Formats: sequence, C-alpha cells, structure tokens
Amino acid sequence: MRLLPHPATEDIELTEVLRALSDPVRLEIVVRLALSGVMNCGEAGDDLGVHKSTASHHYRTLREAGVVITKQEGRLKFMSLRRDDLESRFPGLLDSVLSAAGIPSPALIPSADVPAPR
Amino acid sequence: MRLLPHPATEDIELTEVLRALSDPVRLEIVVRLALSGVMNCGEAGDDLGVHKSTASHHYRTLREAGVVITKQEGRLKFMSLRRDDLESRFPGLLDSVLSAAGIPSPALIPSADVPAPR
DNA sequence: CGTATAGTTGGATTGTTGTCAAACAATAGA
DNA sequence: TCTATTGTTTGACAACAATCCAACTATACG
Repeated sequence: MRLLPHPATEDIELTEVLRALSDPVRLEIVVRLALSGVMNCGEAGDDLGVHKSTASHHYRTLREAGVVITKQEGRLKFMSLRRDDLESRFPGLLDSVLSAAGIPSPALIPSADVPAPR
Repeated sequence: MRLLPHPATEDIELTEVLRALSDPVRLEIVVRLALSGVMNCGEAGDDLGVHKSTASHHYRTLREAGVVITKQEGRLKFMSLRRDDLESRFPGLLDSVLSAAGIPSPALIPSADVPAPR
C-alpha cells in the first residue's frame, strides 16, 4: 500500500485550499468524499460529466492543495478528505464550506484518513 | 451617493466566493476590510504591490462575487465586506476564512455595509 | 504470458486570469 | 473653467487552467 506525495499539514496554504475548492467539479468530488468517507477514483469521478483524465487532474489538484490524501491498494486508489489536518490548520473552514455546499450537517462522517482495508 | 451593481444575496455562488478569496491579493484586501470596516479603494490597495488598475480589477472581482459592496461618495468609492449577507447565505464561511487568514478573532468589527457619512 | 482494469501522463486546444501601461471618466476644489 | 485626485476601462501579453483524446503504466486475474 503506497501513500502518494502530499503536503505536510503545516505546508497547506489557505489560498490553495480555497482555489482547489472553487471549481464546481472539485467541490462535487469533495462533497462526495465528505458523504462517503473514502472513495476510489472511479467512484468519485462517476457521472461527473468530465473525462476520466480530467477527473484525474482534479484529484491531483485536490491532493497537492492538501485537501485529500490518496493511498494506493492494488490497482485502486483510495481518496479521503484530510479532515483532521484541515481542521487543525484552518479550524471550521472545511465544515463551513461543506455546509454551504449543501451537506446537511458537517462532520457526520468520521475522519477517515486511512481507507478501510480491503 | 451611488451604489455599484452587485449580486443579490441569494445569487451569491459558493464557488465564486471561494475563487474570489483564493487570490492572495484579494484575500489581503478582504483582511484589511475586515479589520477596518470600510475603506476607500486607495486605502485598500495601498502597498499591495500591484498596479492600481490591477487592484481595481480585483475590487470588481470581489464585488461581482458578492464579497464586497461598493458605494460612491464624491470621488471616493467605499468598500465594505458583505458580512451579514455572506453570513446568512454561507454561515460561518467568512469568519473561518478570516480566522485562517490570521485575523485574531472573527467578527471583531461590526458589520458596516453602509459607509460612515462624510 | 496475455488481457482486462484503474488511473496517470502528455499533447493540443480553448478559454480564463493576473498584470501593467496608457488612456479615460467623474468629481472636487481653486 | 482648469486642474488635481480617484478610480475604471481598454489593450496587450504571458501564465495558468479545464478539457478531451490517445498513449502509457501498473496491477490483478486467467
């Protein structure tokens, strides 16, 4: 199981997080992750209306901004929100964005930085 | 005194607000407004390190995204954050961004959608 | 080993954005 | 009315971003 490169918590930049969240496609991915906890890229990108390579580009943007973490298991890559990291770096930010994006109540889904074992 | 065109509260889009806040120059302008309540464009753009026309472009972006409101009095234009509007549309969002941007405690400055009379 | 699956990468295209400089508009005050 | 002040608009330009398609990599499974 490999962990893809991503910024350390203290290196997450506010403007980069906001920029990552400011794209409708990426915001939708983030909403799905918030609702599901963990998703592989195929699930996360399903019915997004964009080519899979475009979705892959968005995964990378989210990862490099520090919004998601990605772990590979077999031929699947599991993504999850870096809820705890974001909360410690920018308290309340992710929850308010998720709430604004229409998620009923924030933090319904427990932090799941580690994907469930296969 | 004229009010420049800006979106109605219910037309403010989350992704546009996030995009407006995702530029370091614009975020700095927003931080200054949060600390000062009301500023004219000259004050807001002072020492930003960009040309005044660039700053003017950023004012427009912030206004069209629904983040600030601008009112003209004489030859000055006064900008202020749309705190109440943003709070009602996206509760907690602006405060968490301002807090993340290093403002000591959010909501220290009372909402000031209307510039102080000259 | 061959094939299917899952996702990434590179190229091409199209459109957007941040920036400056110069010209412009509007207002206040002399 | 002339001039200084305040900010906007326009044009130009380079950098970036979103997208698709095709080719590629890596893993799992027959």
